[in-house]
Amino acid sequence: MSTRRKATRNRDTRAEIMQAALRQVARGRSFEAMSLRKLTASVGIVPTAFYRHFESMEALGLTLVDDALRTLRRMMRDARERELPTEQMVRDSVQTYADYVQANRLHFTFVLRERYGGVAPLRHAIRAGIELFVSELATDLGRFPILNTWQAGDLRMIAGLIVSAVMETTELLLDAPEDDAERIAEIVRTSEKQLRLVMLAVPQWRSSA
Amino acid sequence: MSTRRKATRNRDTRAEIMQAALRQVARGRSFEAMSLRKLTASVGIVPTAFYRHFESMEALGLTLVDDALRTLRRMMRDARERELPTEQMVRDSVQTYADYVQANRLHFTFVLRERYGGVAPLRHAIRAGIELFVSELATDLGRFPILNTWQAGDLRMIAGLIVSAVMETTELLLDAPEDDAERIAEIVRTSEKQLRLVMLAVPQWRSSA
DNA sequence: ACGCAATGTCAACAACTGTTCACAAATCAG
DNA sequence: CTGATTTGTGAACAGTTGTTGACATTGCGT
Repeated sequence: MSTRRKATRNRDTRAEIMQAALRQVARGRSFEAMSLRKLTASVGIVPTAFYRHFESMEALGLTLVDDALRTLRRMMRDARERELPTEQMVRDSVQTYADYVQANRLHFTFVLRERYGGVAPLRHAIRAGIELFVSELATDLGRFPILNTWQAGDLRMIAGLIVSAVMETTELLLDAPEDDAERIAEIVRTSEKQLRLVMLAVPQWRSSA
Repeated sequence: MSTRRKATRNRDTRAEIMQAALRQVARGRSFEAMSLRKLTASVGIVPTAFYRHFESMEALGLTLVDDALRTLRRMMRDARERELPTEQMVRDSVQTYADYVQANRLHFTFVLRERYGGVAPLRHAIRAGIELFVSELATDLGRFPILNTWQAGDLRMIAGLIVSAVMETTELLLDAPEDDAERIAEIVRTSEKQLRLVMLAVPQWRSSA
């Protein structure tokens, strides 16, 4: 008979584990330093049950990377389907991006945290994902009238600059209290300025490579 | 006579512990996930001896942050004492910076790794250090003829953009094999271009804040 | 309604963790 | 030299770690 607790756990235990892991990372613990036992405890299952869903801790990590990068790709795809360059484009893009970050805090936090510190396989997977990201942005930029005569190397250069700035902005957004609207607006404004500044330089550029 | 404080003579072991910790971080292990026992083992002392030099693991971490930030500050001070803006300034600065990074790999790696992932106190200490860094750069930029009419906020904005780009460059430099001169030169060239691009935008800028 | 696969539980394990204490060796002051 | 301070050692502690194997429960397909 069952002195045992009811265990009508459905299939979303796997999702709960992933969610719990993301939350722990968002709280400051690096994935590498995360304990399987504490993780399962925070989900409300026994340590051994973890292995019913993931082969190992590293497998969990790679799944999380996959998931988070998928989120980023979805965002980029959505952005690409939006309108062509206008006066307002920078403003719109930054605001949309900021909203997206807020709506996917855990994924963005995970990517930013594990991008540097952390286990090598995760780091490299994330690095590769962002690298792809930069390439796609470079391609997209090349479609702009003002930029379509640029060399591939220069497009990558400017894409890298933009991504750096955006990642820094992301970090600031994630660091700010979620409800401090004024602070968030300030961060968005600064990001807009940075991108506008970069755009101002474009017509002046002449490559020397 | 004790006019002087009790100056511990043999600081060798203490320095060796710090060096070993930096090396472990550079190898990929995050500071948070570092084991006191393995650390002391790699130095060749018994675990308990650690406490003769540091009160706790966190104290070690804060000391390392301090040390690394001091390295950064020294670099900035040196840079400030160099020449005034010339045509060649960007080129010189980037090359000097790249050399500095190579000469202080462990410190730069530590700062970049622990900036995001890692224990909160370390993260905040590093964050504050870089924040100060940005402020000083903004002040320095304000001394340039072209920039001395800019508002403080805009100076910070552009300083932030530059620091983002430089940090990304730093990451690339640390990631590249130390002896791959061609790859390193390529990274330096791209960084130069990014900064030159930003500088090109400056005369075009008109604030709208 | 039955059986089987999926999911979860429990007990136990060896290994490793940080930290304490009392003690030995080295180093330095006077 | 003597005596005190610094530095390092070894044994031992109470917890925690990841992982195993055998067993219990659930729920789905038939």
